[in-house]
Amino acid sequence: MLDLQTLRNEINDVAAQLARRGYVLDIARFEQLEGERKSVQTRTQELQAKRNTASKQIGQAKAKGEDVTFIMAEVANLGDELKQLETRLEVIQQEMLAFLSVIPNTPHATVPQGKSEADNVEVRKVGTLPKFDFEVKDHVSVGEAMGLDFETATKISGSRFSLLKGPLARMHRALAQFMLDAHTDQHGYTETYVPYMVNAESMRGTGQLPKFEEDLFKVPRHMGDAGVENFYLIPTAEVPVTNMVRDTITPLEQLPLKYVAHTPCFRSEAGSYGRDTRGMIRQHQFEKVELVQIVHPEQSYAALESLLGHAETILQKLCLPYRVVKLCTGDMGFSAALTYDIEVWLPAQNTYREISSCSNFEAFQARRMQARFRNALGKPELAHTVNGSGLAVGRTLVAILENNQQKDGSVKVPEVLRPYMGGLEFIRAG
RNA sequence: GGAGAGGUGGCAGAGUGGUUGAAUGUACCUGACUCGAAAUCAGGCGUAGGCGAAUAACCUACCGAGGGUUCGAAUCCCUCCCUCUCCGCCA
Repeated sequence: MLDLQTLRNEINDVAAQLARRGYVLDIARFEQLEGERKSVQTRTQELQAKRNTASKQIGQAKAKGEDVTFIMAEVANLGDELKQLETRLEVIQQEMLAFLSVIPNTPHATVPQGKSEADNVEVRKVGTLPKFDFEVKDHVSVGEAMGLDFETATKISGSRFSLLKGPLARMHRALAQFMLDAHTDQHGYTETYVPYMVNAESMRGTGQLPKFEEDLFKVPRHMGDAGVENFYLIPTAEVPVTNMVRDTITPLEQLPLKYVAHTPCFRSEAGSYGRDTRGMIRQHQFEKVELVQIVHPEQSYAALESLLGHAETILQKLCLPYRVVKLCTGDMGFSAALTYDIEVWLPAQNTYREISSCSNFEAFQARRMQARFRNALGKPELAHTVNGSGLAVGRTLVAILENNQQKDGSVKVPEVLRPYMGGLEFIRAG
């Protein structure tokens, strides 16, 4: 959520920044809401003050045993108008909140201008592309003989699910363990285990709601006479982990908070029909190791760079070639001010594919969540939130299957994973 | 699932429907005393919003959440949420 104060004072500037990412800010609507809010709120508070004063007088008069009918008569008519105004004010504030809730974050000044993925800017390429003296197969073909089974997954659940058996299932587990160990032992993150179902308030906090409900899986929960409240399956650990600090004031000396979590992620993938239907690139359920930092505003861009480095380290240790791109204004997510994607090389597709997305949200999420810290003056101030995948486990497995495939159909296990796999060097068919 | 007890400021903990945004203690900040510290004494110390140049004054809201009664609610009524204790069930 953007700062209301900033919107009031610099609306044209904000509108210009939002226009960079193709969002048209409805200035007229904003000013209409603001104008009405101002008059209704002022009038409401006037009446409230009047009522409060009179009520105090009644109390005092009664204590002295004086007659109060005169004062009572004075306030008698206040009730109706006040009630109406309070209701109206509530409505206006709800409308303002709804208006603000669907405005995306303003992009950082250094974010390249662009409309789509095609306009993203490559920052660096790391690693050397593998050379094959045989016909390269994609991960589906490589994996099917060794336990990658989409048919059974489809029977059990449907499309966009996958099932792993034997050494592939173990490598999948090994990857998550390896990533967690690297981030906790070497990068200073605190491991967390978090709920996979969260309430609507948490989804609001990180920006998934109210605008992207159709991307989420919703689980109804019956609350007796109070109706139905929904749980949502998390689309990323970013949601529960970041919301750890919702409505809290963190002491300055505890910043930065650095958390890592390994969780399943659930995405409805509504609107992506026909995209990446083959293989385990785009799934309703996948695993991800997520890095989250809650930082001092002055540190957030440095934190983003370091977090990006932590994610890159994983690919380097796995000897997977990748590149880092800076997303353009048109490709960035709703809540982000600046995003780097890490894209891993997939030889069968002859291209780089996203395996991590690292963003600085500045105060956008923190404002929604009221995630604050106590600054040097002792006053509460909004923190900045930074997060990124470190990495998406399923896609990492895909990358290993494709990059490490051998002429004989086997797959070489990256050295760093072998300790997690009983020393296994090759996964073979059968 | 059954029975009971609770949710009040950073923490602890009062609060007969009326000068209660809230006693008191503690923590913290400032000052006095002291060579310095401790102890003691005095003062200060919540958040959000409005108005505004203002981190000033003033006004409004906030005692788990949401409704209701009332001129007036932390206090009374209703619904829900959460926490704790005991019993039952359970990985």
